[in-house]
Amino acid sequence: MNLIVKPRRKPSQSRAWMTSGAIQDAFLLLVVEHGYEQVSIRDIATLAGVGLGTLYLYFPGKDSIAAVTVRSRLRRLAADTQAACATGVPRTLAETVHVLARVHVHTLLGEAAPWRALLVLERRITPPGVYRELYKAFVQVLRDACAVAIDWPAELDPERSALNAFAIIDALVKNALLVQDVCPDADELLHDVECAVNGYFQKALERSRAATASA
Amino acid sequence: MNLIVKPRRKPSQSRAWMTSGAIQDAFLLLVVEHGYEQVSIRDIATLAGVGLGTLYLYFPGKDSIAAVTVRSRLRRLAADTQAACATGVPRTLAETVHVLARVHVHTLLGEAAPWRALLVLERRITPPGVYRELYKAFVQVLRDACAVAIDWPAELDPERSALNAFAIIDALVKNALLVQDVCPDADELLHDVECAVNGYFQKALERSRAATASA
Amino acid sequence: MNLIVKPRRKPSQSRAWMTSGAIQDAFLLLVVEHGYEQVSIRDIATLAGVGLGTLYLYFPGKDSIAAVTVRSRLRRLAADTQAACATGVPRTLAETVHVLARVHVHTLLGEAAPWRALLVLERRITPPGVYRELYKAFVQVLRDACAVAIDWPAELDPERSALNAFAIIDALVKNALLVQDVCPDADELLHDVECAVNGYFQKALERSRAATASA
Amino acid sequence: MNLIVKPRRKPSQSRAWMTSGAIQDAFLLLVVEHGYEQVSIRDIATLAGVGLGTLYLYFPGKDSIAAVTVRSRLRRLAADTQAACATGVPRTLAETVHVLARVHVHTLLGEAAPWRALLVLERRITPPGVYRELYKAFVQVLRDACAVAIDWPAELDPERSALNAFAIIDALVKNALLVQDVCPDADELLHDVECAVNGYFQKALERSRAATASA
DNA sequence: CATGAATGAGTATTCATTCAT
DNA sequence: CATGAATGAATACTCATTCAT
Repeated sequence: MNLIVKPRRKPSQSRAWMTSGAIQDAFLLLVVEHGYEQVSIRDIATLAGVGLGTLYLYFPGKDSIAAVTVRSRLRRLAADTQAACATGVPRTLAETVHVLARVHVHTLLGEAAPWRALLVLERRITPPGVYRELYKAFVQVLRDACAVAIDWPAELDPERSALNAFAIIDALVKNALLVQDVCPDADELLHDVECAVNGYFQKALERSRAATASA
Repeated sequence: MNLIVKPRRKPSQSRAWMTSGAIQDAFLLLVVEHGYEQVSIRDIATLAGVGLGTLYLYFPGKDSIAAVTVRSRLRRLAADTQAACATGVPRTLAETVHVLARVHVHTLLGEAAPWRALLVLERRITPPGVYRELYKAFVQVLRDACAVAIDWPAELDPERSALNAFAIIDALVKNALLVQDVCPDADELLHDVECAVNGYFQKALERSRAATASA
Repeated sequence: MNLIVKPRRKPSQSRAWMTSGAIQDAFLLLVVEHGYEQVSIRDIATLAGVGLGTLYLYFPGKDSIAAVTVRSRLRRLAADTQAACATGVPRTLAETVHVLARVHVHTLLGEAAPWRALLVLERRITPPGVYRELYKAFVQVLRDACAVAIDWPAELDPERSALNAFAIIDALVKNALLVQDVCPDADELLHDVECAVNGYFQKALERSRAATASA
Repeated sequence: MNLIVKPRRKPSQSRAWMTSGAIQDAFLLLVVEHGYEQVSIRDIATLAGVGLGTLYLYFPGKDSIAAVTVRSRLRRLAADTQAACATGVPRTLAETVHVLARVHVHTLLGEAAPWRALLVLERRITPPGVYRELYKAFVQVLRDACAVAIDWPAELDPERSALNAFAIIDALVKNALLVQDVCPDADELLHDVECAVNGYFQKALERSRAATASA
């Protein structure tokens, strides 16, 4: 028989948001500067301006800080992307792709250094399950945005197309930040992304029609 | 390489090769089973059947084992890809893309489980610099392969095109292994990859010509 | 702010007594269940139904709670023992020993489980100084009780005899609670205790007289 | 098979014994000086002259060091006691008690300071189960020693008598070390112990015979 | 009087690495 | 070449305590 039920002590709401944010910011800053392994819990607490014990009121451990930091920022990016597509104006598929790509490219290249750090961190700490979950959140946004395009070709499978389209966008942008020696101009990158996505849609459509015709 | 085998001096080298391989295999096995963090140098040495000190004769440290394991396998993939394109037969760009994509897709999906483990590990441990280096090795292969296509369009920048093309191939294949719930059929995936790459080349060419014309 | 001065002055004291008791009870309960090390100040405060800071109004720290809990209970036992001997009726030494032993044996074996817990706790937390102090309190009671026995032999040193007598009583009772697999019957134990104490007195007297005679 | 017997160095065993002993000695020394809580693993390792990690090759943790230190010393005392009784010469019960008591008293008072420290430590760290186990080991020794006395009275239960006799010896000796302000002379203490034990045996016998006669 | 959010000192423990054999 | 006993640097985390409310 256990007489003690230990409840998770929880900080108050308004303060919680601030403190948690400060901790995440401090964490990301330190990771950028020194790398994940070299960042100690003490460093984070110090830079965040909170006590060591306080940090543990908000996060159960170091891994959790990393996970929340990555997830919150990527989810926010997904939300921003969705918001950018949410205008009631009817759009063609090419226009939709343009908007989607532009948000992605400009957001990340607009603050290249922190995003590069976040992406490196994400590779480092995100377990496969979370990776999949985050990925799919983006795919949902793309699928919904493309599906309402006025010229969406019925021949294409929305789910599969969106998956591939996002993979392409994501790959090219990560390419720019993580692989290329000198980060390319945002508009050049945007151009390539649009080429790739629109080219994929067009070619997929051609092949689909060819297959149907031959059948 | 030297085709003349001199058996007298080789035992140490062949032993070295064997031991190093055994260590890498043990390492990969343990990582798949327990995760990178949980694998200790001792575990690796024990499973590889070598002494603790012996391990340090072959690798300077734990990180090195991980790095070599990942690098050697990815470099071998790059080499296989290069070899597949190395036949003297002239080819069109589309044929080249087909060969490249097919090697990549079939190699990885042919042994999906170990490759998935390797890719997860690679995300986990590869530092940015090594990532870039490995990526570029693949880009070189693509660039060289495409550049000799009989219909390579002079308007396209080989380097940039190859970079984007490999990003697309890589993204779609990783997608299949790491994101999708059920790993797609290799031929379906190959189809998508070809659509995306060929579509990208085509659209890039169109835009390039349009830009030139308008100028 | 309440500017009206409340005439009652006592609530604080009765409240103080209640709260302190609740804290001690909670502490003892938790120690019995989880062991001293596992009990945190938070647990005690929670189970006692008081705030964390409130606890510090009654006790300066964790050790103090343990010390007070043990001391108050052992002092009460000493007081009860003293009270049992305090009747004005003249008694022989054997009768006195009987009363003393009976109180000790029946009190502890009457509620064996909690007393066992208390004795285990006492071993665990009582520092040497406090142990000595508590021990001497009991010795005082014994000495005073024996000294007024109508047949107290002048040859025996009261202090030393009482010390040994209490050591014997205490040892046999603790034996019963802490060592023996099955707690013996109270009357059997009482019999042994009386044998030992009376036997000690008798033998000590014999030797004392023999020594005097030979001198 | 290697038939050549290599002179196997046994640094492991002889070294193990030395190192373990050094650690225990260091531990006991530090506990005497600063108290159990204040002794850190680091201090122990430093004073023992071994590395921090080395300590963990011999003991799984701090508690283990304490437990082994206490148990090994108390078991050695029990073994010494047993050895002292092991002479083939027939003895009376009183002679046996004398030998037993003398070993106990002289051993502990002979090195009062370290034994006091050990007993304080024992109270502090020994869990009830271990306490019982150690206690019973001593009782065994007493029972076996008394049972072969040439005048052992058949009326007494050997187990119960030995339990009480040891409780008395133990109590008076601990008394001397832990309670009394000035440690008494060994011979005086021995006198008291013999009085108490012999008195107990005599009185128990009297009562037993009285009970039999009345029945 | 009562509270509990915030604090940070203090420590056990792991494990990569070395070097004597 | 091979070994593994010995090492100690490095760090996450707990929990008693305080003090502003």
